Amino acid sequence: MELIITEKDNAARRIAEILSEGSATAERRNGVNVYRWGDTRVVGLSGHVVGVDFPPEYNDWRDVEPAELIDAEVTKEPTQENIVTTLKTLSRRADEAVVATDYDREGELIGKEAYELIREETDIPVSRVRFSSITEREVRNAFADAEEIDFDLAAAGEARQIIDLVWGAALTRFLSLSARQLGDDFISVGRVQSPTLKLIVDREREIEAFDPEDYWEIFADLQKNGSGFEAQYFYDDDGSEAERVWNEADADAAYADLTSVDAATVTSVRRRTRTDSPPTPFNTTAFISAASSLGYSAQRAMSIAEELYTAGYMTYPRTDNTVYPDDLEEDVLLDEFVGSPTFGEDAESLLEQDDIVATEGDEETTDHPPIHPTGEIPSKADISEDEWEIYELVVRRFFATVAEAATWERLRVVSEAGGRSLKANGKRLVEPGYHAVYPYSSASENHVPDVEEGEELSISEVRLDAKQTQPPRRYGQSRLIETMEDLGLGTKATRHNTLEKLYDRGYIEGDPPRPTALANAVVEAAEEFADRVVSDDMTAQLERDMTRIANGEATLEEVADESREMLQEVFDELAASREEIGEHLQESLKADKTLGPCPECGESMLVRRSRQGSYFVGCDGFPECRNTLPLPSTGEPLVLDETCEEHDMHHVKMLAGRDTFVHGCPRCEAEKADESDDEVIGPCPECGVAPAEQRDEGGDAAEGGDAEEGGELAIKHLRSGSRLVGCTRYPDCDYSLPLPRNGDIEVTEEFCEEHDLPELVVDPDSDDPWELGCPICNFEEYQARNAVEDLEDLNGIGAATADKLAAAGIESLEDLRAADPDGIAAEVQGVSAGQVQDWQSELEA
DNA sequence: GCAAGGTC
Repeated sequence: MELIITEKDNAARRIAEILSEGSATAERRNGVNVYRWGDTRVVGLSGHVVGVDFPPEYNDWRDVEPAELIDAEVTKEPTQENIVTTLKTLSRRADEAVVATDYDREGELIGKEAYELIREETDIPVSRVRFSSITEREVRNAFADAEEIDFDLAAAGEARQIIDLVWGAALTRFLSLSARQLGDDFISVGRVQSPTLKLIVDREREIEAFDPEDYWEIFADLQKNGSGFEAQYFYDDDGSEAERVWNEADADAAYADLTSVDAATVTSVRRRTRTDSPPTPFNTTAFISAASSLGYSAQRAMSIAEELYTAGYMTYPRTDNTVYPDDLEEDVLLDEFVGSPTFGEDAESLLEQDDIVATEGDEETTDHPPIHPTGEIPSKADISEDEWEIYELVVRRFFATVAEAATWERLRVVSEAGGRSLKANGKRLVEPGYHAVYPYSSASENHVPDVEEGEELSISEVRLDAKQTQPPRRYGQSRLIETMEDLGLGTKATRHNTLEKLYDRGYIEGDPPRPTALANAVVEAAEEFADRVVSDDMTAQLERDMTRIANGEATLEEVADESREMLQEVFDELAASREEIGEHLQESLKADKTLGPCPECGESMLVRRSRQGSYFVGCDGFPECRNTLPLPSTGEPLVLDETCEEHDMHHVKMLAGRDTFVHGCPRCEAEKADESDDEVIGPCPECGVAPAEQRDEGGDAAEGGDAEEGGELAIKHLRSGSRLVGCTRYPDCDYSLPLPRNGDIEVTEEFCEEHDLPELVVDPDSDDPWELGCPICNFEEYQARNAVEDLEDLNGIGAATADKLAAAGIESLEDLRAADPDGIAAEVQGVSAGQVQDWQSELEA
């Protein structure tokens, strides 16, 4: 039997399809797909199925000096037991194995890991095939001419694994121990995350150190036959043109000269045409950047891309490649879009071009093509709105890369008025070219009319604008990812995750991200004692060392030992400053949690955590001062920069994924609750008396006075800031319904027939009032909606799949847990029994 | 429990 191993299931399926000419069938083993035909089996890994780690005796952070990790043994253990077992079982029956992982360094290492797992079972020959894209021709050629695993290249990848683990773990433990942060809130450091964090911290330092400078600019409105355009004053500054005037007296003088006349004379007119080349194919970074200008975070863009890839609508989203492979036939792919309601016309117009030549970027790699649509086109109804917007972006980017260049006409008009110079730059799109199919890049025009030299133009207005130089702008997420790529930090598959990690670790907040006090302290400590780990030099050096290993000029051991020596030197310096570093980190952690002064004792109020794990605001003077304030029960509190003027307290935001909200000032929220009265709206369905009964009983007061029942529902404000409809007999009756956190709530005269409750309207006087309706009906709808969203949180279920599942009666996690996998597979197209089993096991976990 | 890199 011949065993073929790929890097992922998707590649396994496609390779089996090609090599078997479509006759391969799939079977599940230990939850892993195995494709078979004749005497061949193909199995897909899931990237690395083994991972590096220290032996178990190093597990307890408190028992092991961090520096001991430097020379600790590094072992490899399976991390994906199911896949490892399946691979080993298959290899025992195989006569030969072929490694067909991705054609890049990490793919070589993943292949070598598979090789070693096979070697634990058998000594069958193991070969390696390499192909640049999974197409019939490439794959067949590769299998006809199998090669050997490149163990040097794999060793280069292993050096990276070891160095990253040793540096990351030793320094992370050192900082966490020194600041006594051993729980979920440990303090992490790493070769990629720390230089990335330093980028953000450095930029914030520049902003803080920035000293704005005053300057002035002067604009004049010129008129030609009733059509006006704007011109700007400029002067000669040592041979170059300058617009900014740096002192007020000069600006006033120029302004006075320009206002002393009422016409300007044209002194020069220059016309130029400029071609504007279409953009290059999408790699991951360019894709994230384009999606970001549509308002998607890096993480969200990648997660949608993943779903569209899995559904078969676009190619693999993690790629550095910006050159379409030779086997991509652009005209054939364009042809797929002819007839599409959204894309048909554009595709046809592109096909009418004399020849279709795609643009190329600078980077050409061998593992995956640039991101492009596959030609299988979803209908709008198949996928969510966000998915469609991203899909359209990918399609239109492909269109743009095969479209013609645009042509602009630039018109520059210089004129003189009162001895001063004015200039106006016009631009007009003459040939829209790729802009016709790609509306995402700016094509805005600036109209400047045709004028001739010597012509007189009347001046209708002159403006003197006082301005100030601005500090550099913060990096947005996509700009950060671009900068990481320029510096060689991280990879196409990890950069967006690194940013998420910085958010999760409490190092950055907001978008554009800003560093917390903790982040500043970590970067400062690293700069002083372990400069390498916050510098992109470490990655640059590692890349050079990896190249040497891959070329056989150095060994893994030499490179790793040299790195260990450097880390040892870092620790020699660190040891003496352990307490100092710890104190600084602890102060910063406290600063990130400080809200403002305690009104009772003047100490600071801090965000704290109770023994039960819930968050509250407590006084730093505890136990002498026991003043506290509640916080909402959902989410992780984040202290914002914004403060409440009345209480000098920072506002608090509660981070809870899609339910994230701003709580505001906890004192204001508590006071608001104290001041508001409960508003009764009807009988409690648990313990109340229905209106019908009340009517039957007439005015009989004796029955209605029973304390065991007769509860009523009221709109209540809690001190934690939340509102609810709850029973007046609370805590004897704890019936409650949620209400929105914000907005005025109006109780209307309309009643819900089913529940005997009035319908509610939120923000009745606003432009966009929300008819919430009966609170019980609203709660039931809310639960149903949440159940569907919970489903979408499972791996591989996007809006498209959730929609199909709902049609088959699977509308909640409970439904899915109880479902019969084979039944679902039979009923829902595109969902396999194996997938359902995966979701069910994910639920159990 | 630490990193960064695959993968979903």
